[in-house]
Amino acid sequence: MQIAKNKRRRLEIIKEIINTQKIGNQSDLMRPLLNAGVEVTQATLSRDLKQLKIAKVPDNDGKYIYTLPKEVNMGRTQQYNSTFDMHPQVGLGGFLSINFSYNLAIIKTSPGFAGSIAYDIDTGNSPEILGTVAGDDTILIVMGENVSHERAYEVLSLYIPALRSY
Amino acid sequence: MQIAKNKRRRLEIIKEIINTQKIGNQSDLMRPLLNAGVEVTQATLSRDLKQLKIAKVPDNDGKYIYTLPKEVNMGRTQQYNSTFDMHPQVGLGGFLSINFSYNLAIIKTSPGFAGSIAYDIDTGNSPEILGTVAGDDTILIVMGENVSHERAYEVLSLYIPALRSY
DNA sequence: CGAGATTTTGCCTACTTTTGCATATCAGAT
DNA sequence: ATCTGATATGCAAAAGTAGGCAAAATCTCG
Repeated sequence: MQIAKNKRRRLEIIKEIINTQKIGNQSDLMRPLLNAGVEVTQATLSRDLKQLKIAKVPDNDGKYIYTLPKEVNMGRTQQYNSTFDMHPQVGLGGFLSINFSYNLAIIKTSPGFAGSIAYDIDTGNSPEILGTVAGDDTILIVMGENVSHERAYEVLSLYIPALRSY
Repeated sequence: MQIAKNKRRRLEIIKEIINTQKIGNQSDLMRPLLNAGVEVTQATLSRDLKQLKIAKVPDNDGKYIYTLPKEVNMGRTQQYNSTFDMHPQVGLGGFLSINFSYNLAIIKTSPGFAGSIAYDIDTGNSPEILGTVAGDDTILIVMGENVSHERAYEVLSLYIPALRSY
């Protein structure tokens, strides 16, 4: 794996610019970048914006502006298998295991813990998580259609400390 | 002020489509509209999307999809179109939001309302709805295999008045 | 109803964004 | 250092979107 540090830097600058100025098209993005000492073509910017999930949204004054998604780069994406288990451990806040199946995830907890964990997940209001249904020691989690298992894992780890140790 | 009722109707249908299907460009939006008996050109759609403030955002599988701004959104979960307004509101019968994921729907309600809404849905015996599981503030709805999100929305709106206003 | 004002729409075209392809660059292994 | 597989990038073409303009539809008010 190689990450061109130029690209990393460029992406950071792009986020900065998008955050602080009203940019309506990709050509207009080239100038601020030039001022920052970065020279790339519009085609590259198209790919950058796609990677950063920067959206073009209609503005209130009849124009368009690019805007950042709500949560960018909250964590590094890691490779996990579609399903995997963690072994029972103490001190994990009741969490026992998590498995994914398509747009569903099942979390197993120690008896009685499901509700509180589900509550934490629910109140987080992460858009990736449509909702949960909890029993006594099992939580069913329904995820959005475009949410990868990796992404779901990232989000869930916000609410389940035990997941962060992996 | 005059508003062509055709346009108003079209905008409603567009919101519905954007909410329930993955639309990646304006031409692809023309077909579902045709099915709904609405025939317009791409140029008009461009103007419609601008008016509705529908944004084109990069999605998780390397493509682009249009999504509604969060103020209006009630459907597919996406970065710019997370969940519908979560503030408790009067007159909505406890209903807060609805999201679809494949053959499932998750309805969020004010605490304590899930059961009664789920009861209404269950007793309706709509064939499109296989069944529901309700907690305190969340309802999981399992839909039949060939039921579109659009159709499910229609059916659910029979039991949830709040859905009719959209 | 009818004239004039306003809005909506299609057509056409310019503008913007995305993508295929070839090349260059990079990180790691030999 | 050199090779190798994996990014990253530019270029040019394709795909997609937006805006001017005029015609059609709709509305307002007498």
